[in-house]
Amino acid sequence: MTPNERAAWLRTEIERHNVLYYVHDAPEIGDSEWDVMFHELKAIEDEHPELRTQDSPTQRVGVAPVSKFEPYRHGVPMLSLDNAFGEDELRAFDERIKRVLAIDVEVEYEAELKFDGLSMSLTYVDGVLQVGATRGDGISGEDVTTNARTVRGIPLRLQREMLGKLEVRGEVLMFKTVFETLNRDRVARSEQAFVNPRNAASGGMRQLDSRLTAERKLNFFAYGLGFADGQFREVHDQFALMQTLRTLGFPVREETRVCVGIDRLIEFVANVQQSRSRLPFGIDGVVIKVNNFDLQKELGFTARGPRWAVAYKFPAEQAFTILNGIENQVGRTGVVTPVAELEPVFVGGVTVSRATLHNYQEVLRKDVRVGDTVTVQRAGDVIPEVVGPVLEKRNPDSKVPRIPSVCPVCETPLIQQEGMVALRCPNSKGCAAQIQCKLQHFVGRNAMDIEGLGEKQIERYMNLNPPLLTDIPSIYGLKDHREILLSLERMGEQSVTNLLDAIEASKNRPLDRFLFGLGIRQVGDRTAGDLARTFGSLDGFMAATYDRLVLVPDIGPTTASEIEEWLELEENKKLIDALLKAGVVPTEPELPSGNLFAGQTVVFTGKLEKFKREDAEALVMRQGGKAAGSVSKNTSFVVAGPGAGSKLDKATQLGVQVMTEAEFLDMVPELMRNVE
DNA sequence: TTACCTCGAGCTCA
DNA sequence: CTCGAGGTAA
Repeated sequence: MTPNERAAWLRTEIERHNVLYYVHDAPEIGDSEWDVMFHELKAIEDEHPELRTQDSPTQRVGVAPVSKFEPYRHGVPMLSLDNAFGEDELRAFDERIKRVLAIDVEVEYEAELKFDGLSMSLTYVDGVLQVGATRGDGISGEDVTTNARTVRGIPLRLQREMLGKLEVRGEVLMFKTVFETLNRDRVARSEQAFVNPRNAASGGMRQLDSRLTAERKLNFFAYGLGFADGQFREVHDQFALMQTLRTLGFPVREETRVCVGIDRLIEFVANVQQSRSRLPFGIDGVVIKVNNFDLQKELGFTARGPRWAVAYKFPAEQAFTILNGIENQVGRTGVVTPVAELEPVFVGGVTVSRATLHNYQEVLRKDVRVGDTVTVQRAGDVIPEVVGPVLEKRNPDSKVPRIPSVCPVCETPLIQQEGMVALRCPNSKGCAAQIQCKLQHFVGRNAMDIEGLGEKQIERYMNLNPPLLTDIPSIYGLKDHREILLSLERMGEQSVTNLLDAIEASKNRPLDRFLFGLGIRQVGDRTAGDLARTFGSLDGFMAATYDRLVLVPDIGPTTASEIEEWLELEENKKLIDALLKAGVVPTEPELPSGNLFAGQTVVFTGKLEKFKREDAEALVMRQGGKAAGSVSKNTSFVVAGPGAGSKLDKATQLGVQVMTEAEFLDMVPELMRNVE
């Protein structure tokens, strides 16, 4: 046997034993025998580095660090599921399914554990793990392949021949026992312990050095399919898919069940909930999917996610703590928000010390008083909530919180608009809190993106005597105060230069970012983009009238009048003048250079050969068209490349014209294809 | 909202 | 070594 053959044999054999261990929980050999094989393989690879492969088990201990993670665009978006709390919402889900399918028989559901970890997309090409990526915003995540290779249970090579591309999805998580040992070790080395297994797992996947990821001993369970090159034609339901994934070498939990009808489903959910603490890892609910793929297809998707699945979340964990006080926070628009200051309490895996009380109507409705023992919970999402007071523990002398009559920061009398619950500080120009929020928004990442001007620095510069920052234009005056900046703590030559450079660089941000940065009410980054495209220039925008504004697609009467109001205010005109005087010249958006696609909405799906998708979309927009993300009846046509998935199905279903990339290119004269 | 990782740069002490 | 900022995840 040549070293090459021997190495290949060892690799297959080691992976087979890994699968027996991690997938089937039925090892055939002991740890020491496994070690012997592993070390022999390692020795061969060390001696003949050219024999080392990416799917070799030796890669599981990690490789040299990468410098950063590359963005990874998902071929099929990783959507999120709707949540359901309690039996009622589960029944409502079932009703909706039956209604949409127009059937009266019991639906077959597949129910699986909802792991408390982080989701991963694993792409295999010809059976070998090619890419492991995080979910990100669902459209694109990060390529963490080297880290993924160290996760036990993620097969580096599939157990069966499988030609073509395959994307499997699942969850990376840390077992409770691993978490405890890891923390014991960390404490022994006087390192900071992790707060919960989820964070330890999530942090592990964020390591640039995959050897450190390997030390976290992470696990993986598969739960679904992103994309398959047609390899799964024989598989017609989710449960069968899970079994097939298992035969391919993916760990799949045994708890997965098929439940016929909502009553069986609710029984199962209750069982899982009851026994969840006995599981070796954390879960936060049960994922329920309509089992049959044909029915799934029929149900389709909403804008948010699949209509055929729901995430049942366990009731939020609750804890008792003391309400130490109520802070009144003043936001960018002057709205005063009461925030509960809580005695820190560990609930739902984190320490909660603050929670919004939204408004005083809520405070009164809940009848919480300072000094009360209150119930706090962290519901399915991430926002902690004060549920209410524990009345038995109330001090009889406690007083109902007083609704502030003046701004806690600038002491201007607060106003309450007709029909609104919110209290507002009307001193938009002089209130330090509002100014600080406006500054933060203006320099923020989606606006002018001035690096080095964070919350702390803004606060610091505003509180100097005399203040360096007083309003938005004063940002551009910082360069005249180099000495003062240098005299501040932790501001050396380099920091000051970097800050001033970043401020200079922000002067030519695109118009849409600039408009967003102004913080006009109702104008988020989307609307700012619409405005920039419609009016083309700052002057154009400043001259906009209500009548013109309501004509902008996606801008309604409310937004239009907010913008009109903003434009009419003298102080805002002065603000723009001051910024222009300071040298701010927003870059005007590229106007459509043609009208080839005027009025058309184009959707790209699948992989494009000659174009990057963004470039193709930019081309459509330059030619006066709109590039949309999803197919609807308003779509003019769909350009489908290889690997097109649900969007293609949707297009066929709606009878929308579909063309190939080549056909699309034929529509575009050579000259117009150039991408600047 | 909280927790984690990474980076650049300033600060501190040898 | 420590801090602040920036990014990401749920």
